[in-house]
Amino acid sequence: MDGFKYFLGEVTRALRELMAAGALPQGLDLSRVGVEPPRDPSHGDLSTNAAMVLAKPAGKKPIEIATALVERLAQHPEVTEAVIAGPGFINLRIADRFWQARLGDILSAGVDYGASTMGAGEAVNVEYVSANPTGPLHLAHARGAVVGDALASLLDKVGYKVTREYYINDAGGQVDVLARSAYLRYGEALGETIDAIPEGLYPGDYLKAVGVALAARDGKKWLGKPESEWLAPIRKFAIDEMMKLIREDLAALGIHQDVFSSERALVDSGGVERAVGALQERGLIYIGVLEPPKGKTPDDWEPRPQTLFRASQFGDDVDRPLKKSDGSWTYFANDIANHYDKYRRGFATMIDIWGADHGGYIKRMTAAVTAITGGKGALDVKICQLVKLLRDGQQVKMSKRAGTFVTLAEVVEEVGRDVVRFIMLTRKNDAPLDFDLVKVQEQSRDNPVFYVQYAHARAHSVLRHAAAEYPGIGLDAESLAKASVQRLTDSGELGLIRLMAGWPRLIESAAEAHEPHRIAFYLYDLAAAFHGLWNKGKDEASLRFLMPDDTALTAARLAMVRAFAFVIAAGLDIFGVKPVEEMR
RNA sequence: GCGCCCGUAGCUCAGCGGAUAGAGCAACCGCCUUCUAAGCGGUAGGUCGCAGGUUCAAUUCCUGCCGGGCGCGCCA
Repeated sequence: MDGFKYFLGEVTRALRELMAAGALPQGLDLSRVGVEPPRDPSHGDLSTNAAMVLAKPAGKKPIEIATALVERLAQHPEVTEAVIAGPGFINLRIADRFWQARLGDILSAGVDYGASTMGAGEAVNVEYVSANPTGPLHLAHARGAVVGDALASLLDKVGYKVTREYYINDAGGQVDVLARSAYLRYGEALGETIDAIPEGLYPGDYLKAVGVALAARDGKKWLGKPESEWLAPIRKFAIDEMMKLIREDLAALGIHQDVFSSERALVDSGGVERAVGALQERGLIYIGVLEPPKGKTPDDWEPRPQTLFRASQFGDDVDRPLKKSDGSWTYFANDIANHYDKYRRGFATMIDIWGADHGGYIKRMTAAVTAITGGKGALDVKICQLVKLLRDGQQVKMSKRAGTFVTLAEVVEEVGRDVVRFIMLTRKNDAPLDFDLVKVQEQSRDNPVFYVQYAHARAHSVLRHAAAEYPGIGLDAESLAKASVQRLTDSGELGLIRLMAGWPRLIESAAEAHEPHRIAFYLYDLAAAFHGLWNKGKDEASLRFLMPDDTALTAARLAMVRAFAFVIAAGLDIFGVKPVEEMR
């Protein structure tokens, strides 16, 4: 049970009763009524804004409504105190037994605790990474990868039917460059000498293997042939190799996407014509001339009539071109086709994870989705800011040219997949992130990965000790659920339990906001509460989890410890991080 | 020039329109030589960039400034 949701229901019920009794006008909109924990715990366990929110529509003073509401709520068997405070808040104190009973919920749900039906099985498409298939992933890609993957898990947890998608940009000029770079390495593999990689081609060593593999497959058949003959086949070969590489990088992070869609396949199958046609039918395409961008006119700017999409009707600043001067489609046109295709595959809700450098394209893309779906589809774009890589406080300079380019694989190799995943989620997606290769491996309180993992390991350590010292206590969740949890009365214990009771609420709000990072902060707070209890037990022996003379109390505390481990594990599970049971 | 993001304690950052704005680190003051496992407790530190507006209520929403980052037909 979500205790907060339960009491919101109780408050709503009381308000309906007041309406029925004529104390409040009929048909009030109760959607803005909320129940939440007060910021200051001394105000009670729960707080509702009902009286303040309803004062105006009901035409009554907040105090009047609050007084009537308090009278009803005070009768609830689990409410031990209901008082009016401040400008009209109603603060409720809830019986300890109500919170203690939540341990039973957690123990019976295990790591599924917090799962909900909020999404009602609605299909959601989360597209992330979608890097050009021209090389290995680097650290910036990792952030988008982790954020997208965690967000997908989060939405899955609250009942959406999630598809994880990678859109392969295999149709533009960059993959032609890849093909030419691979051709060069192919020649090299067959004994040709390369002095320097010509300007404009990819210099990376990772292409040497591609050249070797291509030579092994095709022998010398492309040597001395014109580009028009080898470009397409070598391009395909190189893209496939790059996607293998990228999938390996993603797998190293524990990321496995459901769908890899190809831009080229979409274009070849007429997807762009289909999408542009759909816009045309809605009268949203026209031929016109754009003004040059103010303050930054390109040198070769010339006013020219072009095919434009009426993006400005849907919140964008100007209308956007769909065709390049050579008559081919712009990337934007292709991307409209991509999103239209997703919509036609049954996704009304789409989420894209993009790098910060694409921020300028959000408006036009969301505009296009709204336009082409007639308002039935919606796109939410999450931008991932840059990751600054540090080593013990010193910035690691990255330059492709200087060969000091740090790949995702190298970072995973050095610090581990779980650390990368967790750290990437310790900041809001649109805030820059410092990633310090040394600090993330420190064993201290200011390293959140360690702190959270350690709490989980500590909980399991307690359970292991218990197994050795209290053979009479069943340590499985089912047995622990029968423990005398009413004996957990210390403020620290009840605080920890209340915090755990807030997990379902936290997870729903994080899912609603598409903000998985909130879970990281929650886990840190939860771990802090647990470590705090532990330390309290150091000073006061009566608060230790394992009480030699009191098996019943020990069982109750073990129930709490077990539940705690479940909640941490549930959170880490969404992050794709493996909870450790022992520190080494 | 325009658009988007950001501006909260010395530092790094939390904070679904709610009450006296929080955490970690650093600083200062104590405690712990012990056991359940990498220390613990406390103090201090703020005009939430500035100015308006909406609201019963604004750090939160809107507008305008200031400061920082990113982007700005024919790259993807």
